[in-house]
Amino acid sequence: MARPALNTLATKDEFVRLCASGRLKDALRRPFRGVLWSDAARLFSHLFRACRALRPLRQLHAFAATSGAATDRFTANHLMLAYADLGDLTVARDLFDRISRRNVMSWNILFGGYIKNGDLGSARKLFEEMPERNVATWNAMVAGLTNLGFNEESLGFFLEMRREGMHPDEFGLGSVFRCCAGLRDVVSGRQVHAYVVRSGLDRDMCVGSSLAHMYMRCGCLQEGEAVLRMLPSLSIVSCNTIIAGRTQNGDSEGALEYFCMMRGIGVAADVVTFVSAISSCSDLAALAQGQQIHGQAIKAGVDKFVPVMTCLVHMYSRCGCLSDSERVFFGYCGSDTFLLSAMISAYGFHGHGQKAIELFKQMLNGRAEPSDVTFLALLYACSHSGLKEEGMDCFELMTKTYGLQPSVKHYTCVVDLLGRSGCLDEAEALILSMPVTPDGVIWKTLLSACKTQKNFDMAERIAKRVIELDPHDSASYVLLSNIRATSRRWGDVSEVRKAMREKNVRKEPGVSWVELKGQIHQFCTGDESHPRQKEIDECLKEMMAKIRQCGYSPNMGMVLHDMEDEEKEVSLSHHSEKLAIAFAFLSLPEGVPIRVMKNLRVCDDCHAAIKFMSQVTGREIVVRDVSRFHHFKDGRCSCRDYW
DNA sequence: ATAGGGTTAG
Repeated sequence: MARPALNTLATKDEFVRLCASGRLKDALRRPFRGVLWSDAARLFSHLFRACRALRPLRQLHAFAATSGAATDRFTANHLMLAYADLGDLTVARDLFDRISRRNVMSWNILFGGYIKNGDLGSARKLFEEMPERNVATWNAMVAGLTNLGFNEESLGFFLEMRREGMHPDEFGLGSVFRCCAGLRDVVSGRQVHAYVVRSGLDRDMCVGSSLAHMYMRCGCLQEGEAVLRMLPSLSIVSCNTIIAGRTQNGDSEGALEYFCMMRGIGVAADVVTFVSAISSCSDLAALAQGQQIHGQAIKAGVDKFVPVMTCLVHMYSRCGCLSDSERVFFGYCGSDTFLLSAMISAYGFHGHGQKAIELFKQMLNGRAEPSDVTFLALLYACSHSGLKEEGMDCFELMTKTYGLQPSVKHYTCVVDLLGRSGCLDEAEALILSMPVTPDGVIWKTLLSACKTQKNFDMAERIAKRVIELDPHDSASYVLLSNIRATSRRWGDVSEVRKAMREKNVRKEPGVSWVELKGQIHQFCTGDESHPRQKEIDECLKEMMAKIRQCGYSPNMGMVLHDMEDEEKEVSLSHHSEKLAIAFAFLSLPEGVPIRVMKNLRVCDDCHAAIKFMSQVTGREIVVRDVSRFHHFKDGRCSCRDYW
């Protein structure tokens, strides 16, 4: 673009445009030739706002001072605003003190400066001292407290504002809903909603989006969508709210549908849109769609934005493409905690504990400040790679050196870490002594460890506790019956089933991890609500047909687990999982070895099934040392009794 | 006549 000749006289509009586009020098060189001095204050205000750093602002400040404009209240207010935005509250305060006849604006600007910079103490003090407060003052207080995470206080100020007879306007209501969303307080949210409707502000785009977001955050997806449908038009924010809301409420497929619809009607996606859309691809492990959206992000020029990169790292990891996560990550040399944590998490997810630790060491060497999120990713990585010492060191570093308060999730990783390395008692002692309330997950983690360590007595004890904690959680019963089955106490297994029947607990469909074509897919067998269920069902149907064609019974198949060692374990499980695995076998790429490991209970039927799989896939399936583990009960394979 | 206060995401 050709620059205008700078020796010509500027119109005010041109001047404002130059300031807004950050071309401060050009702007400065032009207007003071022949522009009326009465306009100087207004022109300065544009200049101040255009400053992106303190240095040019100080230069301008000095210039304004020599020309006498800085004593003007209007100019001083603007100067103060510019300093406050750049975080220099000392100068802002100094300017404020020098203003002889301050107006509400002067007070509001300094107040806003304190609160935006997180100096709540000075903000409160100023708030008390203010001779006059208006709606903007209160709005700033409510928004500021919400931003700083003081949601209860924020809501309290909003109520006080109403008591003082102040009428909240469209500028402040957005923050109130944001604060209700943070508190998951749909009751207060609804009350404010009623006020919004009464005051006719419910058609404001900004109020509407935040209101809808509040409902969605509180789990009321339909109510949120209804609010957005009532708005006079679509904005990028309201579209983003729908996509994020659907993703967070478990409707990732719906989120992607909406994303595609946006393209169709020509609403341009922004960074937030891409972040949410890519997140929903992670949930669905939808690689193809994720790649496509990645491509769109490149086209839109937002693929190098840190939050987008973070989501991409996560998405590729969840889809089994660790090398693509790395490709995205290695294009970045900055120091964002979220992004680095996402890569650590990806390494952990894929069992590369050492690589996770190496990356963490980069953080310790000053690349980025580790947070609770980082430590969670790292602890997970250690527990899933069997790195007990490293994991415990990391936990100590987190609590002692960084003084971070571990959540129950952190403790669960440590319990997993201890449990997998055989320290069951230590793990139990940790749960009993930790300062946070243990949840079902942490006990179930310990129960799982009991199973792997074959400590059946402890397992019985923990299982009792877990079932007492939530008598309707089928997972605990399943785990217990698995444990009893492992020790071949079939009578006790039937007892668990009986207990489930009595308490009317329905077994949830099992969740399986399967590697397909180099990607990892998670799916719930027989779970109709699972987003990939349709696809899985189709493959299963195809598989069933083939099985029948060959004259075999359809409930033969196997489950493929990710194992600690390089090989894949094939174990027998219940009907639907067997079929899922049959599907997995069919889809495994050439060259991936299929080995049936020796610690299996395999009967003749199962041998036949393996043979059959080999026929269908045209691949060799190596069966190793199965003879020792034949296990029959009443002349039938135990797998028949298994659920 | 101007300025101050607002929504969505990792």
